[in-house]
Amino acid sequence: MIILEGHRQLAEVGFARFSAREVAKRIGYSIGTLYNVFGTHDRLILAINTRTFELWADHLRARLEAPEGDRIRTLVEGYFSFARENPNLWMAIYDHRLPPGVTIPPEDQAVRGQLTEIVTREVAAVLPPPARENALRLARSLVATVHGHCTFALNGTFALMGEAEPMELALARVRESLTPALVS
Amino acid sequence: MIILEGHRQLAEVGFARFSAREVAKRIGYSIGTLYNVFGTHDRLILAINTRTFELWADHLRARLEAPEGDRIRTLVEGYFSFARENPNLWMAIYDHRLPPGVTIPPEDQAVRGQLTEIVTREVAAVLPPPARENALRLARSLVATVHGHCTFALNGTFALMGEAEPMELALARVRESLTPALVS
DNA sequence: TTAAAATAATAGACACTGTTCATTTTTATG
DNA sequence: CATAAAAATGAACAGTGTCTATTATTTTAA
Repeated sequence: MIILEGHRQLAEVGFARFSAREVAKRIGYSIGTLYNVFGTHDRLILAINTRTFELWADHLRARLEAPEGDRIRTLVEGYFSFARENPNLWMAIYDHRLPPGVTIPPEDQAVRGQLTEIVTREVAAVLPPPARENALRLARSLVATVHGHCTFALNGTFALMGEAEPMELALARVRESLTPALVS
Repeated sequence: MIILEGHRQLAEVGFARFSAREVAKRIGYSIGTLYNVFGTHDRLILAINTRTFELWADHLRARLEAPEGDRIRTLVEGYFSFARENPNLWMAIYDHRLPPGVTIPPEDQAVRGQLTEIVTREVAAVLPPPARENALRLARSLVATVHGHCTFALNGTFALMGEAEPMELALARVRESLTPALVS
């Protein structure tokens, strides 16, 4: 419930203007209660962000279920569309740097890891068997590639450069990296 | 001078813990003076970040001057090494989202644009003449690709995935995207 | 040199933030 | 019931960005 309202709040005002106090006020709790539960601002945001990862994975899975041809395109489009539809939530994931010493709880890590798993599975499926051992590394790398394009699309860098179709650009790069693996 | 100390401060404590008041204190100014000059927290950080872009471009240029063979590798390595050597400054560039309505002053944009220019020049030099018209778009895309890898390298995503050599991964992707253009 | 105008610097006040903690309220249990 | 455990409170503290009227300083002109 705290996480739900926190999620709403974060989506609305963005990472920089997010306030735990405001969340408490909205759900009729006092600040103290919120801090009894989460202990710290960082851990609250961590929980909210993990929830975002969950929704993101759902978003991708839903799109992949529709038996349409190009699953790689679906993946890239799904990455972008989630970010575009939830810019503040998506950005908050990467805006949040936990202070040195604080680590992500294993259960959160598990949830977050699902996203990579989905991508890895699809990348492996597209590669010929001999190349599959590299699927994991390649998948990571492609996620990073798409992530970079998505970042620039959302933060205005691409707009500043005059780039109108970041998603297509990302897809082109992914395709290029997938075909050499097919040949070899 | 304010920018210099601000730069120092940002490098030391990072974007989240950066405080304009602290900067003022360190150089013996009062908060008021700082706000008379920069008007707002955002504009101060904007100025500091532009300075970081400048140093970053210098960093790349210095490396490219050494007449060593592989200029593309030099570029990717330069991108990574600057980020690695100045993590807080580098991250601050992307942590800072200016509130809606605020835009980057043209003079700042010009300074920041130099970085892309450097990359574009090198990418164009590597492509055969018929493909050069696409150099600009490809350069943007490759910057995004490297950026994504660098982000994951610095924020711990790659470490979490067990990836040990993000830079080599990025370089591989860049190479793959450069060779098709060579052939066609 | 002195008076006036322009520029630079000040610090108090305001509303807000995350965080702590002794206290109170509520709930569950014997 | 009474008591123990759990949950919720809100005042207090040290910060923050931002605004403002006020004061110092420097530059310019007479």
